[in-house]
Amino acid sequence: MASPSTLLDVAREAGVSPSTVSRILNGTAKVSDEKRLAVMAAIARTGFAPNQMAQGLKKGRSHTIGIVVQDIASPFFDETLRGVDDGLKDTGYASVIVSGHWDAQEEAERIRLLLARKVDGIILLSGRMADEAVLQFAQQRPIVSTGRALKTGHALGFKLDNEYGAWLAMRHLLELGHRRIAFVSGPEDNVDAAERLQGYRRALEEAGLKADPRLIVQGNFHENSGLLAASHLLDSQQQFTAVFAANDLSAYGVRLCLYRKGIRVPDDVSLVGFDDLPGSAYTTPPLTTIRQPLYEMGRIATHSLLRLINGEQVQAAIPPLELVVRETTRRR
Amino acid sequence: MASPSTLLDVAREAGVSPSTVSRILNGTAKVSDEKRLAVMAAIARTGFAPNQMAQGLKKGRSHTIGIVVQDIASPFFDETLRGVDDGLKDTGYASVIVSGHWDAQEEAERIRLLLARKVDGIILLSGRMADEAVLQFAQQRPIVSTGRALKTGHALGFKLDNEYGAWLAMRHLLELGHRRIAFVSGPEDNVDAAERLQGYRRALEEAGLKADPRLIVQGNFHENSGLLAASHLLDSQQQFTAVFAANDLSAYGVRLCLYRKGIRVPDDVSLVGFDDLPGSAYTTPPLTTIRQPLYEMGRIATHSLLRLINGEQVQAAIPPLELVVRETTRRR
DNA sequence: TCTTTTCATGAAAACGTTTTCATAAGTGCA
DNA sequence: TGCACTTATGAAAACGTTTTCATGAAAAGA
Repeated sequence: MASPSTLLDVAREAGVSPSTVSRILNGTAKVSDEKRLAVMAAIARTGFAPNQMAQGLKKGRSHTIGIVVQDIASPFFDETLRGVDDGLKDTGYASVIVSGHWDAQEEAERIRLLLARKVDGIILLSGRMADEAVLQFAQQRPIVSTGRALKTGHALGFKLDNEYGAWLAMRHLLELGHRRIAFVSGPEDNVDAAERLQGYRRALEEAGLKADPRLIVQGNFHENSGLLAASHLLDSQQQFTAVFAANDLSAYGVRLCLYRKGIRVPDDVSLVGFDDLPGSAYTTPPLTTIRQPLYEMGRIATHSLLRLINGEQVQAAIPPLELVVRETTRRR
Repeated sequence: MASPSTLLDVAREAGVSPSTVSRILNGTAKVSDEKRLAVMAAIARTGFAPNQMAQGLKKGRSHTIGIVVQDIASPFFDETLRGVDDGLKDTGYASVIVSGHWDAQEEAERIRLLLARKVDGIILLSGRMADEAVLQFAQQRPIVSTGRALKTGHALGFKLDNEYGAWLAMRHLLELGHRRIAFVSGPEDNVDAAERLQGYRRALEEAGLKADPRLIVQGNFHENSGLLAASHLLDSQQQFTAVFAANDLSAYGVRLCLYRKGIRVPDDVSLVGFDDLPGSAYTTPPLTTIRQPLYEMGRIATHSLLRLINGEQVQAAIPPLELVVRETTRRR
């Protein structure tokens, strides 16, 4: 494994001092054309590329940001990551991605690891960590987080209005004439999930209906829980003409259960999800859902973090949630 | 932003030399219990964590590996990344993930960037780069790649038998009595895609059938191309009782087109995909497909890379492709 | 008891950069 | 021609670790 050439090698090769090479590389001071040419040639000859560890050590900047997701392999985080990736493009920054696995403990642990790696900043996607803990970490490095309302000099949070989103979905269903609408919730300890349930309740209330607890069944945001929930609903003989799932993944599960029981969507039952994952445009039939601006959040979070890192002011707004009507809902 | 404490701070705080602190941290030499305790206490008090840039610079090890995917937000790469993540668990390694966006140029560029970052090794997932280029880079750092047959001291590749996988899928369809089987191919310049087409042809041949070029339509591995392909097939009045899509994503597209035209799956037409993405167990109906051991490849690639990095011998085998029969195929 | 060996520890050099500081050469002005 | 300034460049220190080397004290061998 041939050890790569160093700046010193280049300097020797070009017959100048290391300082000069550095100056040329960083454009930090004027240097004669003669030497510049010699150095350029030497760099080309040796294939030199600056050692980023040394650079980082000296400059106190790693040009790396840390990203904490909760699940590396989830379409939900994927879209946001794509936004982050695009946001980082041509900035000279790279990202190290770690997963908190939806566990506050592990989340904190990962952040500590990132900090030890001297990342210049952190993007935290969702998670279960308390806001205070986030602020604590933010004293070391700037942090921007999704799913929290935060705003200090070093920490910034973007929070979508889950309650409103759920309300949008419900209003759609109600306008189509549905009255008995089942709800497949998310994990109990998840705030997004709680807010969506809240929106479900409010919409019902506003329509002069009252929520039937037998129509609300606990899920966990995964496909399988949607399947189980629908199955439970059907087995317990509840009457309903629509189901609203707290996220797209569980809507997929509901859909499958319905299919298995020979219940047609949307003919017999309407279905709406939440998230608008890329796959939701290609389910059979395509899923009516609430679009979260996942990609945009990734981009915006990244831009904001970069500004924070450079000590600049940030003020960013994210697009609102919106209903996207596809083919799983129908007038009753 | 409070500057974090250094090893020197700890040493001063504990009244010992930096060397001693380092020795305790790394367990690299025996030190008296008295000093050990003092140092531990000082570490706890100061909240010291070693600066990984300094460590990396000194040790010549960044404890970071680079991962090159082609699409950050694809379920295909997701599963493999999950395997990598699990494989890295408790190894002290972190990974920086970059995307080549299916472009050989960009791929090489990303790898150069990773190398400048002094990653200890690279995992390359698919891609369009020539094998020679990979070997070239492998002279600087060990590389393990999926989708290539490679084996040198510093480079290792795992290749799945796409041709066999396609053959498996086709045999299944043929055994069910299907004779006119359409094929939605992948991108022309993708070797995996070419091999799958080859498997399609071979199976037909072995069954004494000859491939009808009108039943083979070009796709690009995305949902939309599946939709288009099926639409084209239908519009051109071809007779067929089954379609084999070169990957699950395009199978989803085919499925949607069929649904729109009122063609039932599997009653009217059978459908099989390739990949077994996580979502494929929850399509309506669940998709019969060829399972790629994506997760396992990630794990194995990671283990192998770590061994390569440590200068150890590697010999690893990956599980074979297998047919998973779900509910989109039926005897004709 | 005296020498030899082992052992714990500190001092200092090193990793590959950037940056401060010093300096010699070049410029302008009288 | 001499003086004060710029200006380009090199020497050396610094970033925060690890590791080699040296050293004094303790343990072992005689």
